[in-house]
Amino acid sequence: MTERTDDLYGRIYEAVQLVPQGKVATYGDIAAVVGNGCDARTVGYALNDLPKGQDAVVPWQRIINSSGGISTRGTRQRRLLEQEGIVFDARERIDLGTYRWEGPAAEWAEAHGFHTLRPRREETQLRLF
DNA sequence: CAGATGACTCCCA
DNA sequence: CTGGGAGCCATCT
Repeated sequence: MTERTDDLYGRIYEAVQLVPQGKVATYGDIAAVVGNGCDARTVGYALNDLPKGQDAVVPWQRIINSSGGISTRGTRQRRLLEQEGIVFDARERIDLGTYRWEGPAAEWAEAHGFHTLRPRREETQLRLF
């Protein structure tokens, strides 16, 4: 049996749990927070391997692709997100500029060995001038 | 170790 | 917009 002692998946699940309701994060965002050689693809792989019992505590549905769309099959993920107040546009995509998670608090990240997300000027720029 | 696979992402035509 | 291809990493054959 493939006993997974990999902290990697555990860390990924931990990072996913940081995403609050009503917000979303991309696979790449989670990978960046986890760091340590983690990759967007690895995040997707980990979530695909998420134990059934864990889906209750790990908000896997809040992880979407960099295009703002869902990568899972079916409509379950979309339905769950809409229940949280996430709005999909006509192209079935989520506005990352509005719903994208800003990352963990610097202190928390520091204490748990995670990384913070770098601000995305191009998407969240408010232009107060 | 090599090859295949996958809930990724970026680039180019 | 759609497709194809490269780069990426972890896991399984």
